[in-house]
Amino acid sequence: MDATNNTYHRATIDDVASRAGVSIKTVSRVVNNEPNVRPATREAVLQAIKDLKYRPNASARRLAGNRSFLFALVYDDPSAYINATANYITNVQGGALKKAREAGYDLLIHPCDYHDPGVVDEIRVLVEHSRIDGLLLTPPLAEVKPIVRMLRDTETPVIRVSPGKVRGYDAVGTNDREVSAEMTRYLASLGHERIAFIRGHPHHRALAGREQGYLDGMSQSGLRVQKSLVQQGDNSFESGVEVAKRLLRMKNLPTAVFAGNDDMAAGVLQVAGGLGIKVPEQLSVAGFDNVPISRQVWPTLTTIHQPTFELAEKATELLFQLIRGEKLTGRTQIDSSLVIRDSTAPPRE
Amino acid sequence: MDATNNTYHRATIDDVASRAGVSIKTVSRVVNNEPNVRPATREAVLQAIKDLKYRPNASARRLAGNRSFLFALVYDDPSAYINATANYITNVQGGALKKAREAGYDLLIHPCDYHDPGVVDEIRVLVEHSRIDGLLLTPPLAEVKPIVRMLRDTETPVIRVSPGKVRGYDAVGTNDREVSAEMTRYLASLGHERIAFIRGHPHHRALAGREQGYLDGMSQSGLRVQKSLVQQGDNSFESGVEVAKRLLRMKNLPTAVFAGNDDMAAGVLQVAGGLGIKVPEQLSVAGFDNVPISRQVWPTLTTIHQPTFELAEKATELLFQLIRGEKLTGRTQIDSSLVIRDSTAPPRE
DNA sequence: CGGCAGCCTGACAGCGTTGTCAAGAAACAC
DNA sequence: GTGTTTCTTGACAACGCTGTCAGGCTGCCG
Repeated sequence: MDATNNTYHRATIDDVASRAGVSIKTVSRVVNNEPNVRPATREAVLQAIKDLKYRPNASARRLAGNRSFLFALVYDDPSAYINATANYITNVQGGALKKAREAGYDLLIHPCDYHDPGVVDEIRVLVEHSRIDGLLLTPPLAEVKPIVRMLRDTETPVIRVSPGKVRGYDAVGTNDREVSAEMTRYLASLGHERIAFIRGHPHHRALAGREQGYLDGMSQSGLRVQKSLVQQGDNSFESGVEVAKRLLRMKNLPTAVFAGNDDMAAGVLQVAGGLGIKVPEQLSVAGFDNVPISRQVWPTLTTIHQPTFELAEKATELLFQLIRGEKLTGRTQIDSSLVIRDSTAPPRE
Repeated sequence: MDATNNTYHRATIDDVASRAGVSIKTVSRVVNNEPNVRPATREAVLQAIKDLKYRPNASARRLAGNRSFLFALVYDDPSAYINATANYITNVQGGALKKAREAGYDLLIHPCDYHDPGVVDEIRVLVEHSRIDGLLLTPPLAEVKPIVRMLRDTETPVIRVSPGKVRGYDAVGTNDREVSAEMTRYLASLGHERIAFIRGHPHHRALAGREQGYLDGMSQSGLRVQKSLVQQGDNSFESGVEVAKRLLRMKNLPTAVFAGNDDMAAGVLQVAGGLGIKVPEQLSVAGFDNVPISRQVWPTLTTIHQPTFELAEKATELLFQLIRGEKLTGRTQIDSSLVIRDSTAPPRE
């Protein structure tokens, strides 16, 4: 229990009332924009609210009033009946939500922009204000040092859904490195020797593991890695396009491209299409993630399936253990597996 | 305020206590799995809980205890900095969440399976148990009669994010019909005469409007609709594949296909690729929605952009009006627009 | 059989807010 | 100036639960 017990004291309506020299009811009136408050009084209360950074406690409001300050977004989730149709975050939400409901918990979703330097404060406010029992952090946020450090200071239970290790933090991850090696060996076993790799965004640790796996797989297959065949992308489709343009105009073309994720692989497919390079006859392409797009491009993409929903379920279970104050068994791993489709074949010769 | 005031009375801990003949504290112990309760007592309490369908009030627990029964899922939302990267529901969440935060509200997300007959009760429990001020309903749930009827009975403020009209219900929608007509006229203006249309799932009213728009556009362009060129899909990529296989094996091929959504259009692209039919030289393909996949296939897809995020923002604003008891100005419309890319061109002859 | 420790149980005081109601102050009517 | 309405304000009781603490009951030991 005491893990959530940080020293931060949040101002209550009483604090505001005594500072403004009025009763709590008057503060309540101001906060709720009710009529019949003298402008001068209102002003004083607003100033006190500002000074104390007061924000009303949602639970108390819900309990006392007949408003809940809560509304629902109800939507059909096709992943319930169509296999792997949703994207990463929808799956993670689904897994977390399922476990949360089982445990009588509610889930607060909090999308944010990890480029924004204000994101640390944003999350601090979330933790301190919403009285959260714990949180789940996904990549790339799970690798942003200042965020992780701030959460350590506030002693918030955190599970990082990420393969990157941070001292003192628990995480669930996938066997990205091992399965990437497997994919690389698979390509080599088809007869490919000039196998290119497209790196992901350096902030995404998962993708670093994928690169390591590529290197492992190459050496396990007795192949030499050519520096020019390992190129930097940033996870986006567009970066896949950029890299592919460079790769597919080299004198000595690669016969296979293994991209750090499906989006970049789709970019390669698009460039190949534009240049009239036939996939898989002239070029094999493999991705990673098994997102819906991998089945919807032509040819369909050989990739690696990430059990994202299960990953989130596991992460949520661990978070509950942490909240209950139980010891965790260290890092937990969920295994991914190859999905062979039409974009890979033996090289033509 | 009284719109949320339905007659349903939720059992409290006091009800359970008096039914089980114990004090509320003992009920609390049982609910929280605390030790030192005699098995017989525990049993009796559990029975009372079951009988009364008691579920603890989350707000009260949060207020009284030091647990919040709440955890956050914090994730990076690329739609904050990458244009149109997320899918429909992620965008809707983003728009709703933005407005919710501004108004001091929390958002409960509730994915469900609209095929499930239990979904009506599921949503009823949500409304009654979570003391929700209102809700946002997205397609296809927004068109499920029993759900809409149940919500009317419980007098819950509802905004339907859907073009389909239901008497007595407010909705925001898009100009699906008009913009579909525009797309059809665009294809006709390129010189196409045999323009096929792939219908969406009949439960999705938006897609019905799209079909109407197609019919409008054909007649506005002075073209006759051939029944065999209008085929039924179900919104999925796979159904696009199925329909395309039928369409592209006809003796008298269409020169253009307008699909009710991008997923189905991507299916057409895949089949065309497999059959060696060149897009757009031999076949023009157009979709609807401007989902990420439309930019990531080859050739890139001509489609219609849906401002989903803004749609959700608007819907949320309307919901707040409804919650405050204000009159709504009727149906609100957000306009979509054509996005011309590489998959459409004049027919070759 | 007395004493003591441990197990059960319940009374009661919060938690931070809003709703109700009453009272005092101000404004207005005559 | 008096009576009446309208504003403005605050005291206080909920809301439904958990934490604290005290007390009764049980069983065990000497």
